[in-house]
Amino acid sequence: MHNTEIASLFDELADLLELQGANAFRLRAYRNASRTIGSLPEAISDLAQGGPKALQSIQGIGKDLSEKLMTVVESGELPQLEELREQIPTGVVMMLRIPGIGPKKVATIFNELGVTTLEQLREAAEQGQVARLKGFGAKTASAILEGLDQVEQSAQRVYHADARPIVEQIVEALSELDEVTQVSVAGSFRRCRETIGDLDVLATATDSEVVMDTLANHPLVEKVLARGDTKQRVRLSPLFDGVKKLELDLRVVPDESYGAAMQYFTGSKEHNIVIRKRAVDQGLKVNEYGVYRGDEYVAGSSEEEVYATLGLPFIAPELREDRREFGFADAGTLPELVTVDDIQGDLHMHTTATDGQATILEMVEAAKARGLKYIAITDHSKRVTMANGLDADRLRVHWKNIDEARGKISGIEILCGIECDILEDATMDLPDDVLAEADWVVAVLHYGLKQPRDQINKRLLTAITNPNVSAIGHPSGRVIGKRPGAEISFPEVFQAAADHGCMMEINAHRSRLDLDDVHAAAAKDFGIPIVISTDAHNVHGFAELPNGINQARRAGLTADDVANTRSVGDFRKMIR
DNA sequence: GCCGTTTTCGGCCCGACTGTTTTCAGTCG
Repeated sequence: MHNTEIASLFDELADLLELQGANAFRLRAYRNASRTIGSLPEAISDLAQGGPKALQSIQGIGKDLSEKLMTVVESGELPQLEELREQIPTGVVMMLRIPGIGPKKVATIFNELGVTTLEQLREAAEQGQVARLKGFGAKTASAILEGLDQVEQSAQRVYHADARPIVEQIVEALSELDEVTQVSVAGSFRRCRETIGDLDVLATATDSEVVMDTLANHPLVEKVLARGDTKQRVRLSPLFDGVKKLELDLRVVPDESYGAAMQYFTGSKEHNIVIRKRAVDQGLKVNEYGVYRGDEYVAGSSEEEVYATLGLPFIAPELREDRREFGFADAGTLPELVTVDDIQGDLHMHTTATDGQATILEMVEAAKARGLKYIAITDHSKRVTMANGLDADRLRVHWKNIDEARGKISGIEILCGIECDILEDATMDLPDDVLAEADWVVAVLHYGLKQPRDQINKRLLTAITNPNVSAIGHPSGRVIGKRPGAEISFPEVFQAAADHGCMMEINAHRSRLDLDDVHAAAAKDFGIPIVISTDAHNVHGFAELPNGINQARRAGLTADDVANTRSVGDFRKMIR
């Protein structure tokens, strides 16, 4: 069973226990464990080979949870969860997803009304049964009805790249106000998560009413959900179809609290829990208004100040997940993160020869216009028939065309590349003698992603041990929201890649983003050179680079960890 | 349920807003 599946079992367990009114700290233990397991590069099923003791080496996994994990790995089931599922129908758990309704109210609805599905809940609310419950009322009932409409939507998140233009418009509108002195985005957007659940915007202003009114009347705002003196929550209309309606929180804070508020609302929640705990240990208190010693304000106007007061260096927002940042900070080894401007070459792109929409020359011109010093043209190999993949003969003609393009353009180097499939039977889609002629070979999995891990492992090792292969592209074949992709075999595959000098790619395409940040961090630890490439299919595709940079930064990668920050000469030397 | 240079018990982060309340519980981030 995959780590993500195990993690979701624990999450479900926490939900069910919460509906039963379990101790809040017990729930936190389950949810922490879920989070930790979900972001572990090594498979729990592998770790479990070492028994419960080995599992207890994981932070937040104690005696009880390690035994539950053993049970899950060995039997694929969790008896306690099965029992709870019998007692609490799935429809009741789904009610937790309704905005404004939490475990207490859901439990009341279930226990008092015997309602077990969302449909029944809608009926009960429409017929006034819900409003008559103790602690409920007309407003709660109508909030439930409205919330029910959103439940399906609220499950999905929005790509960072799709949220960007929306939040930029809002921030721009607010920053134009004379009353506003500072405004910026916080939350998961600032931490550059690959997907965003909602948006947090922070402002300091001479008149908060004007800021609130401006937001409320902004054309992108569909509805004001809540409004107080310092906080307003709104629902935004989507910029284009198919994208979820985002909710946005605006906080207006005093100048002296701006840094504390930025720190607070950037999160993550887990990072902040550690921050506030460290503050308590030092006799301080941290909240969104500042750092306090007793009632005395000590710091808070800038984030740097807040961190410094706690004896910490500034921690980049991308690292604030309570993963390894505090260890780095304490050791004075916080990495200087790679930036978009560091990237000199793009090693993954397509042309009209296969499924791209621009010609070789158009792609080269576009890459040059974006300041790239070198690129590799990597069209598909023949297995990808739906993309008109290239066989050996067509590929050689294609490379000849690339060679001609070299003569027509200066100031940028072009590598003759290929995105070669690793076939289901663990052979390469093109013969070795062809691959040997390429400047750059990125080997990928497109098919057979549901094969057993051993076979996926074998396929990846085929490519890694092939000296003609330069890099593994989007290693797990993951497409966010569509299919989970193959499980990366860790640490065998990583060790092999390190041993053989095979690079690994962070694919900046917004729906792909392999390696994810956790595995990219692991790859760094193994010393595997990373390339960040856009997988551009047209001249606009290069603009996706920031998505890949975001993941690299979240993984703690420096320019040195990323191979294509080097000059073309130095980069070529790294290709085996 | 986890954790521990105050270690086997007693802690576990903090505040805003809403709705239903006569002073606060629930929800959210």
